[in-house]
Amino acid sequence: MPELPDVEGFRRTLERHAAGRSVRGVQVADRALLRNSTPQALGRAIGGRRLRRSERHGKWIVAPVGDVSLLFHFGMTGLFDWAEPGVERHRHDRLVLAFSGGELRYRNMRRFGGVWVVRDEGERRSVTGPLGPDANAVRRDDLERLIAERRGGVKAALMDQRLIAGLGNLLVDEILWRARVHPRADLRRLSRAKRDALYEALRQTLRTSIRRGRVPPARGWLTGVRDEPGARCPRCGAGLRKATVAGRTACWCPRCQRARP
DNA sequence: TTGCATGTTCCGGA
DNA sequence: GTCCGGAACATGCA
Repeated sequence: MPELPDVEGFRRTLERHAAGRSVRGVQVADRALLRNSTPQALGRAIGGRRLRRSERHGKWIVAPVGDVSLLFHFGMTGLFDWAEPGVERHRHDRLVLAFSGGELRYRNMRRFGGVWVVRDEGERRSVTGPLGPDANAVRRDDLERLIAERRGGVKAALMDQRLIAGLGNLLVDEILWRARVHPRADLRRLSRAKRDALYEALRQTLRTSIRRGRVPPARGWLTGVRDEPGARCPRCGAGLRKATVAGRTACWCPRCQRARP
């Protein structure tokens, strides 16, 4: 699930239940997901220390505890689950942090992503790599500048975390569909009107998705129909098209989104 | 059994 | 140097 809206939901789970509380125990069920540390070192670093306010940048969560920060990435199948003591664990819970009153469980079926321990901003950067501004903090003039400095296809650009952090496959398709821009459209040939539409679609799509904690598969959304066989455009009824663009399955409406390179 | 999945990284080639 | 497509990573499901 995890794109920016999902990860923001995970961050809220962390804040609501665990922020300000002390770590009472650490259990590592899958050492491979603890990417740059060991269960012993993690326990020494955060055991008994208080979890402070966490931040999200793109699809990353940064959780400061004691003298270190935990970095969480959720890959394609990760999530946070808060559970009361004694509630049976899920088979894909890879890391569990126990607090008073409950446990934070880092679950991840496919084992992409993971958990890192970093001591400072430099280490954090070396783990996440260079990230553009968070997609939810991008302003109209930021987008204008980012587009001006980049060439190539619009979908590849929006998916690039170095340019804008947080957008994934579903979000980008949704944004392009709303803005009526073809996923392969050449960035340098996007009109001012299309760039405006892109920004508006970005804002609206993110606003609603963050509120819902996911890209909602709702009526009137591309995400609501894209996986149905014979899916049709919720706006005009044309049959939706699918193809690989920028390495991912893109879904678009051939009637609404015409701008071809 | 095969193909596909909401993510990232690495490689070769244009 | 940029950008793109493809493969790899790991696991489950239709």
